[in-house]
Amino acid sequence: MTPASIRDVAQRAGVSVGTVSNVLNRPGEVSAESVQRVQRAIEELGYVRNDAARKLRAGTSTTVGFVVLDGQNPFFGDVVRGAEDEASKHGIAILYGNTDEDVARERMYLDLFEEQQVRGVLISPYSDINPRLERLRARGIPAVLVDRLSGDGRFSSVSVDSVVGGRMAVEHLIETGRRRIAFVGGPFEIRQVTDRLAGARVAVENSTEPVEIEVVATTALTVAEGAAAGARILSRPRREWPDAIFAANDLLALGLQQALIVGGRMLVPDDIALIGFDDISFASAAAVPLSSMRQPSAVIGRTALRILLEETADPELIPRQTVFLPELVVRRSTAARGSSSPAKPAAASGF
Amino acid sequence: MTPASIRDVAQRAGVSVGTVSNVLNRPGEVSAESVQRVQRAIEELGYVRNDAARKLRAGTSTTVGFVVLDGQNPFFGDVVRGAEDEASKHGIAILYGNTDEDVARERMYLDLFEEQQVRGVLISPYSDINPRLERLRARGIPAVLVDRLSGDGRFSSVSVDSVVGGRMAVEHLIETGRRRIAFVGGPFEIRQVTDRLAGARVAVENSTEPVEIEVVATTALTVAEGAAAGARILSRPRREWPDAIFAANDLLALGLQQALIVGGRMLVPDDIALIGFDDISFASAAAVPLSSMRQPSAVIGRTALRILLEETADPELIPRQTVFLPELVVRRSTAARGSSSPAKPAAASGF
DNA sequence: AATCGAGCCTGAATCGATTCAGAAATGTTT
DNA sequence: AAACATTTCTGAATCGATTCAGGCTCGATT
Repeated sequence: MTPASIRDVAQRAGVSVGTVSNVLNRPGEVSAESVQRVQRAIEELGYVRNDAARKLRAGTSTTVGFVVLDGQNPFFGDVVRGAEDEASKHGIAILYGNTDEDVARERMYLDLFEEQQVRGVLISPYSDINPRLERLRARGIPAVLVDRLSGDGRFSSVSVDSVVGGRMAVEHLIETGRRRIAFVGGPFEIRQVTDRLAGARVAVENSTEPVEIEVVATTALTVAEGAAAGARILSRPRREWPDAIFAANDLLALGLQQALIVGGRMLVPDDIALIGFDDISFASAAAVPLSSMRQPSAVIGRTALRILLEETADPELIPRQTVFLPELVVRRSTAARGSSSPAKPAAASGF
Repeated sequence: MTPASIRDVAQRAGVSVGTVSNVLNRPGEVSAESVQRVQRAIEELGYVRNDAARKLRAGTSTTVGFVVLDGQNPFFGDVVRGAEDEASKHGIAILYGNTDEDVARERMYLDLFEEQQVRGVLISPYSDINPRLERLRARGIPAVLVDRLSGDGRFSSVSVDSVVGGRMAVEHLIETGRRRIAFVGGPFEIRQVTDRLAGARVAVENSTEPVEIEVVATTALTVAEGAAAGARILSRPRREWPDAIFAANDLLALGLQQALIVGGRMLVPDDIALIGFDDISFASAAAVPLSSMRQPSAVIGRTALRILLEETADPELIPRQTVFLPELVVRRSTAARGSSSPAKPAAASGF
């Protein structure tokens, strides 16, 4: 009644447990005949390897932990997906943990992963956890930071250059004729936010045109905050509206787009151009498809996992920081004035 | 250099390994003094329980597997989150697997979970996997179906009544004065799609008003398919447009909304009302916030996990089908004509 | 004083796969 | 035919936590 063990398989196949183990792990060193007999016995008994015993003796695990900052944000969903895709190729499963920016949960998951002796940890850190990660490393569990640089370069990381991204976004706005730009984002404790703003400022300063930039601060990178910021902007006299908005991420941008409908008329892009950051899948699904700075999220996940596996194979590897460049994705939300729709607004209003 | 084991702790605390184990698992049976000394030793050595050894001997696991159908759909993200929240309360972690509607991957993850001897499995099944789940059960690993009923009632399940949901959605459309309704959805192999349509038909038949319903078929429940369906509808002569659309899920509805902009003018809700299903977080974030049939996704996940834990505690429990009722969430996309915006379109176009 | 029970502790046996030193079988060389 | 190399196989030892039969101590009971 109890599930078959390797010993049962050995008995049935008429070989020793050592041979069965070899068939499972290095079939090349076993005679073809034995392989056959063992495999048949496995079939007949419905034998399944006991991973706990394997892990205990061999010390290797087939699990990788992934601690994610904000499970709500589709961006992280895409990153996990990329990592998972790569992992499944290696027969590795992902232990998933969502911290929701909560230090206690972050710690809880790292404890859990340590008990589980995972093969490695991917993490988009919230608090400063380098000491915790050092301890894991001392136990032979490497870690790769996702979407954040390692402060002191003691861990590998995979991320995107937010400064360059911010610059590219605003350069695009300027090139398409916009001159009064608002940066919507916050809180500024988040590194990515300040980096994107810094990049935006660089673009403005480098421009030969007379471009102004203002900052509209938000308290979180959410749709609701975006909508609130949009309402604040619209409440000003019309002449003081910006003619373009760069939002620190797509969630904010979607909220802004929602706020920028006046009397059934969509201000984007004719009156106000709008660009976000991340290029989550809902960016293209927006009423006015959203221009955005694409982060290669699946690639980030895949790369992070690959680096992690390399580091488990060779713990002496020097940590390396992998930085991707974001890619400008132009959609209708930053179309030049008047070109956005086949018919002109005036005509459309004739219904 | 190797991590401390329970033996090291015992030695340092001057007790036997049995006592250390007791401190860890039934502290009540150990004298207060021993508890203290052991805990100190644990601190000093930085001892962490080896889960593999524990699992091997005791047979209990602290991991639950969750196989998800479509990782892209935020609905499943929310369900996982709910399950994870509940799991973390019990010190349980979630092994996450995304099948992307691929039979091979589905099987791979179930194999992996079996090797890992997870405590139980949550699954939104794609293919017919009851035999596979039976086998897991024979090994002491229970399973709970998520978002699907168990065909033969041999497994517990947690889902939402799609027929009722479809009926409620269309009743709402009729009550707000719509008479020519289009159901957009497909493929019809997906049980939820046919159920929602069936519910819609019931609403139409029960109505005292002269209501018509037509079906616009899609090949997938995605934003792109929604947009395509919208384009097809708009390509007809204006007089043949429906005055309301019920989309089989929110992704389709968002695609439809995107297609329903003509010349910068949003047809929703004045010309065409629009309602979706699931109430994913982006439904409220849409340019015109989307009415939808809310599935209590986090509650679904939480409930499924709770049932799973109950079944691990008592394997003799009779499987039970838990069905939630969806909730109508009314937003602007189904507002009555002319009431949708403070200013009238004509006035707005006067800019 | 002998017996008993409660409370607490000990340490060997155990879970199942892997590993590895050594044995057995087979082939090759001198 | 002996010596040696190669290939293949064997089975006891091992990983670390848990379990449990039995031991010890000390106060209570007879």
